[in-house]
Amino acid sequence: MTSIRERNRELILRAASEEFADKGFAASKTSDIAAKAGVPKPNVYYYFKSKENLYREVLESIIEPLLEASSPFNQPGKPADVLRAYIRSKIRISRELPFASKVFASEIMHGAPHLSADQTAQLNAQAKHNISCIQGWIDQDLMAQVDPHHLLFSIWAATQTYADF
Amino acid sequence: MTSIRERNRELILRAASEEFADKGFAASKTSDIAAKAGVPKPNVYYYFKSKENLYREVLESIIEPLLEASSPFNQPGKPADVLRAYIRSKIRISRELPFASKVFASEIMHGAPHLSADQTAQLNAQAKHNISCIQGWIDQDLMAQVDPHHLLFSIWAATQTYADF
DNA sequence: CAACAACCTGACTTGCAAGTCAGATAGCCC
DNA sequence: GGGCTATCTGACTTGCAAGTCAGGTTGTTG
Repeated sequence: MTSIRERNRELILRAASEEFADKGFAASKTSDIAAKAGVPKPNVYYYFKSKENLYREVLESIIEPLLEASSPFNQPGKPADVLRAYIRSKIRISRELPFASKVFASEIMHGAPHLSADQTAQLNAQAKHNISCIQGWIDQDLMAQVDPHHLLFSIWAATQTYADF
Repeated sequence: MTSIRERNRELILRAASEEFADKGFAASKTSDIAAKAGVPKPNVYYYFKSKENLYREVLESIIEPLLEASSPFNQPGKPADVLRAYIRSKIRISRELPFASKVFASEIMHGAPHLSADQTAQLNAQAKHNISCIQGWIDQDLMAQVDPHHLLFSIWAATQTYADF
């Protein structure tokens, strides 16, 4: 079975998430990641081509769940219900993937230098959609008049900070 | 006049704030900081003994204002007034020292590995005091029953995220 | 203006972490 | 069990960024 591969990739990814979350990309050493994963350093390079690649894979692991969390906005529903579902998802992600979550926050905070243009675009598009959705509710008098940017911003800040500390 | 000293230290500190805010401690290069400040690299080492020292000075520049921002809690006053003053201060700091502010947030987020025990203690003590202050108001029925930790936490998240993005 | 200190700087040295490689070992299929 | 591939690994090489230094220049003070 080639699940040796999967098992080891998994081990390394998990160790890398923790290390990157803890110290950030630049301050993390591949040798430490290898040690934490319980494999020799060249194995890290065997399964992932480079430190940067490894980092990108950690990032990727969190992007899909994050986009998923916005799905309530893609279906019709009352504002309160949609927002509740959205916040619940965000918090769940923070709980279930605390390390990747933190890595993602750091990445965004530093201008997303490692995200592909495609991923950036996808995340931006979703954010834009969420905002216009909220604006629609406000225009229809379905919810209080708040700046949608500020609302999403506050939710993001709270759930994210919740994950970080 | 030895204000050559002050002027250059100032230049370097400003450049360092931006660089550290942008890339984080580990990913920042002293040569880049020097270039951004418009001085040769050894000058950075002439005025600040090491990269770490320079980083610490950037951190220190934000700690005093932050402690200052909590001063409303140290005087008697109505909850709404105290909190308003507090939030105002936090936002002002984010505006006036955006780079140092961001550096500080990153530092905290990664477990404050560069802060002295003394500074950590000071910040913790102030936080504890603010929390017990809020708890006092709640006990006297002067404000709604919310978890003081969560309240301060939300304020922190919002003002901080506000600075970061 | 002399002498002393503060400041500046190009050209080094050094150490450390990323990344490589040659060869060993283990799993798998016939 | 023989041959093939996947996996593993200790011991390297390499590059880059931190930090140094010797000797210059500029300011300052009597």
